Amino acid sequence: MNEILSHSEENYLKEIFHLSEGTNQKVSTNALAERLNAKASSITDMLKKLAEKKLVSYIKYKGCELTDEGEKIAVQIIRKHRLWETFLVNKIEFGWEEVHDVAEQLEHIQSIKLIDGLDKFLGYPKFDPHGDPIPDKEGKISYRKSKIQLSETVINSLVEVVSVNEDSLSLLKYLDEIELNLGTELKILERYTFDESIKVKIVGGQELNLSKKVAENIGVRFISEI
Amino acid sequence: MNEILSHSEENYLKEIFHLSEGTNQKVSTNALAERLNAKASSITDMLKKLAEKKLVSYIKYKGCELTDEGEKIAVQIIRKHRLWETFLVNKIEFGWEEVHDVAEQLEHIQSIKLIDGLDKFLGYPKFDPHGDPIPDKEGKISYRKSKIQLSETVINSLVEVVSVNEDSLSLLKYLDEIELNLGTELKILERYTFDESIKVKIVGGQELNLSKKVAENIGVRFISEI
DNA sequence: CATAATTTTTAGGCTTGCCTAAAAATATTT
DNA sequence: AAATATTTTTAGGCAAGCCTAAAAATTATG
Ligand SMILES: [Mn+2]
Ligand SMILES: [Mn+2]
Ligand SMILES: [Mn+2]
Ligand SMILES: [Mn+2]
Repeated sequence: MNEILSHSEENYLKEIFHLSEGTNQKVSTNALAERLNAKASSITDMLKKLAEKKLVSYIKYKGCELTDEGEKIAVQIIRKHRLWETFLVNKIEFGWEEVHDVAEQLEHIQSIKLIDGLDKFLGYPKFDPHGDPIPDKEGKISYRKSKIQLSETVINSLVEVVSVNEDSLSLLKYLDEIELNLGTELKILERYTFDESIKVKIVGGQELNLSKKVAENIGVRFISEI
Repeated sequence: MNEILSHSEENYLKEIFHLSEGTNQKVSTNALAERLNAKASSITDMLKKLAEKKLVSYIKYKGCELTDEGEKIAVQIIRKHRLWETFLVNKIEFGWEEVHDVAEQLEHIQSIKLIDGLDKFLGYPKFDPHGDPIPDKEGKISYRKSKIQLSETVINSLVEVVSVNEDSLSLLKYLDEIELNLGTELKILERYTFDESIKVKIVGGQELNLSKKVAENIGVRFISEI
C-alpha cells in the first residue's frame, strides 16, 4: 500500500476504471490492449504485476477488476486529470480539444499538496471542460443523475448540453465549429428513422442536422417540452 | 533534432548545464554522478548516448560539454522548472522550500503552448522564488549583473537579498525561521576572522550571526554604505 | 620517473515495459 | 459435439537505465 507506481501502472488502473465504469463486468485483456495501444501479451504481463500488488483481481482468461485500493488510486488519477484540464481551459486559454494530451502527462505528477491547492485555486470545480465530474479529495464522484445521450431525447423537447465525449479530437473541433458548447440549449425538432440522425435548433443559433454518432457522444439534461 | 527525450536524458542535460554554468571547464563524469545520484558507470553509458544524439560533445576520459543544441534544450528545461516554481509559490501557496521536488517533475511536461501560456499567466516573471533568472522563450537568461555572495560583502554596507541557493532544504527552512527573504535588506555589521561568520542586522528585524556557509549561499545586491 | 591513488571506462547483469510468434483456453458455428 | 474462430497466455527477445566488479587511463606523489 502507498507504494510509488510507474506512469504505466497508473495508466492501466485508470483505463480499467474507465472500461468498467457503469458496467459491473470484468475488463477483458483485449479491451485494455486496444485502449492502451499495446499488445494483449503486454497487458497480461502487467495484469500479473498489478495483481501481485493487490491493485487488481485477475483470474487467467477471465479478465480483471480493480480492488478497492486500485480503484481508489484510479479515481485520484482521474481527479488530477480533470483538475488539470480545468486549469488549462480556465486559466491558460486552452480549447477543450487541446487539453487532453497535456493532462495525460500532468495526471502523473505526484503531490497531494499541489492537487488540493489546484482544486482550491480553481474554486473547487465540479465538472471538467468536457462536463465530466471531478472526483473530490475523498474520491467521491458526483455523477450527473439526470444525464441522457442526445440520441435518446424525444422530439419537441428542450435540453441543455452538459457533457461531450472527450475521446475524439475531431468531434470536439466539429462542435467548436458549429458553436455547440456546454450550457448550449437545444430544441429537438425531428428524428429521421432512416439513419437516426436528428434535426436540432441551437437556441440563439442555427438549425442543424446531427448524425446518430454525433448525438450519441453528447450528454444532455432535459429542461422542458417545447 | 527535435526528437523526444526521456526524463533521464533531460535531467542529464540540465545538470551538465548547471555544472558548467559560469565556468568554461568540461564536466567530469564523477561530478555528474554525484549530482544525479548515479554511479559513474551509468554516467558513461548515458554520455555515449547523448553524444550519439549530438547533444553533448564527449571525449573518453576528458569529460563532456553541451553542444549548442544540447544547451538550447537544457535552458528550456530550466525555464520550465523555474516557471513552475513561480506558479507554485505565487498561485498555489507553496513555500520556497517546498517547490523544487514538484518542479523536478513538472519540468518534463511536454507542451510549448502550456509553458508559454503559464509564462503569460504569471505575468512574465524575471526571477523564480529563489531569485534565479527565468530564461525567456528564446532561451535568453538575464543574469543579475551586480549580484555577489553575502560572504563577500564589506562591513558597514547595506545590501538587499536577491537570491538564495535552492539546493538545501534545511537552508531554506532556516531562512524562513529567521525571516530572511528575497527583498530583505541587511546591514553588514561585523566579520569574525576566526570562522569568517558575519554579524548582520535585518532591516526592520533582528540582529544575528550567519556562518560563512550560510553567507556563501545567499546572493545580495549592494545598496549603499551605512 | 616509477609507483600509488584516483578517475573513468568496460563487461556483464538486472528490472521495466514493451514486442512477436506459438501454444493453450474459450467461444462460436456447423 | 466437432470443427473452427477468437481470445488470452506463454516463451523468448529487445531497449532503456540503472547496477557491481574489474580493467584501463589519468593524475598525484615519493
Ligand atoms: Mn481528458
Ligand atoms: Mn475531460
Ligand atoms: Mn528548483
Ligand atoms: Mn528555483
